[in-house]
Amino acid sequence: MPDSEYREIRKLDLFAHMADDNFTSLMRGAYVQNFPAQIELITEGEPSDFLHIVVSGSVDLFSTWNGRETSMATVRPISTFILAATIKDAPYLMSARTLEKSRIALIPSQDVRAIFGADSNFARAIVTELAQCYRSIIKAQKDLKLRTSLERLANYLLRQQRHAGGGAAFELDFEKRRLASVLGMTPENLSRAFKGLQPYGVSVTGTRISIDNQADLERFAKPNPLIDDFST
Amino acid sequence: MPDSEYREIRKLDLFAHMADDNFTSLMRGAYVQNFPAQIELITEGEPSDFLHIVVSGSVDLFSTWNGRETSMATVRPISTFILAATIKDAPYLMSARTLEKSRIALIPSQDVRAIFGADSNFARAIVTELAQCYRSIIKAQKDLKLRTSLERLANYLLRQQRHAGGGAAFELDFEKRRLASVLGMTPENLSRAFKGLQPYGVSVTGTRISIDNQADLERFAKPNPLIDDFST
DNA sequence: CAAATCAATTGATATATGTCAACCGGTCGG
DNA sequence: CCGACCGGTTGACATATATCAATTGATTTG
Repeated sequence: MPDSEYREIRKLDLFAHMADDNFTSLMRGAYVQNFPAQIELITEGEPSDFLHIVVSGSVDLFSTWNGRETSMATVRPISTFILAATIKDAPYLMSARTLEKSRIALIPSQDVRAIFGADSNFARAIVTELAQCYRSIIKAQKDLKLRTSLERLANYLLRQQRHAGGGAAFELDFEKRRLASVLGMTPENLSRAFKGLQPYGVSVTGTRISIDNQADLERFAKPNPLIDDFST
Repeated sequence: MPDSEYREIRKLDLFAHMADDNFTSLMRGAYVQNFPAQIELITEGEPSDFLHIVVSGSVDLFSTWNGRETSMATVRPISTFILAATIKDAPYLMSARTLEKSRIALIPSQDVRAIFGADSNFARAIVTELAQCYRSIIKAQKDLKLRTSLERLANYLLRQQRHAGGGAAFELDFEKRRLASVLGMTPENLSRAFKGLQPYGVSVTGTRISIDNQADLERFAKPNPLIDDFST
């Protein structure tokens, strides 16, 4: 693993405060690999042998049932995924596939569990990370149960806008078909939902979104920090 | 706090393996209180001052947005709730109300955070508990995104049947209006959904459910451990 | 006991969302 | 350059789900 990557990973909240020895020991068992786009990295139901870290590229977490499929989340650099399965030594609940050419670090789960017991700073970081993940999905659940698809899209756009710096125009950061799946709707419906937001000053050209009337859109979307603010 | 309760709480996974001193110290700052039914214990958005433990009775976790409300989960004895908010020292994402006369233990959040740093067994237990909570809600999210309301009801009945011992007849453990909210539908729709399951051998009398054709119902519901098995 | 509630149900209807088929407009490879 | 392909869009339609109003049945309360 190049030194620059090593240092990047070290800087992650999860690893930043652990003892040098322990981090080195974790990394010794780890390996890094490049994957092309659309490769299924893990499959739900399999045992969780590795904690994964997206070093570059991006990864889609999705689930299937009875022939249907839904996107649960997108993981971008640099962050980990399937921490909970690793900790519990339980089967993955979601599958993961690369969205683009990606570089992934793999740390054997048993090493993570071992060092967890030996390094209290690492343990604390894991707890914080897990609590964060838990709260994120509670928010997603509220979004899904309390809002219509049009409201979900409106709030998604406002979040994305903020994430992109707050300007009136910004880019969607992924394919519309995946956005539809993340928002819990069909691609056709997403198309109509974009039209449904035109009266509130939203215009779309390809992946470029422009919010022409911020106040109107916010009045409609009614964003709420307890659903839409990912930092808390 | 009566000695019997003290010992019950001590037996919780979260506290079972921590040092005596630390447990005693946690309990010293705690207090226990009886609440009547329908009392709002916490309100979403408020700071998380206490970790709550349901000693007896039951508690509904719910959320609201824009005049709508949805049930997220039901907490039954003996278990804790809002662990994640306590750990992160962040605002509650859900409100909680008693469903019936209930006895609740309250442990100051700052004590939990302090002892977390001092007791690695406690830290480990918290991680396990959080990972469990996380995985539970991932399953709920999959249930909601991948299944129709009829399928959710069918699988709920199968889970409840198993929970009740596996016999063909069993009782719903809460009001139908709350069940509807938990399953993400309206009470009217739940009523119709029960009728919709009659062809698969489900009969309902009040809160009593009878599954007359187990194989038929399972063929329709297609239960999946990665969604319906709460133990993993 | 009778009146008043309230959860549950039912029917009629409206709205939201999904499905299917067709089409459009790029991109890519021969 | 052309044609195949693919993501996105559109329209017509089907289905799922919510809403509203009315009724039932059980429970509570004066």
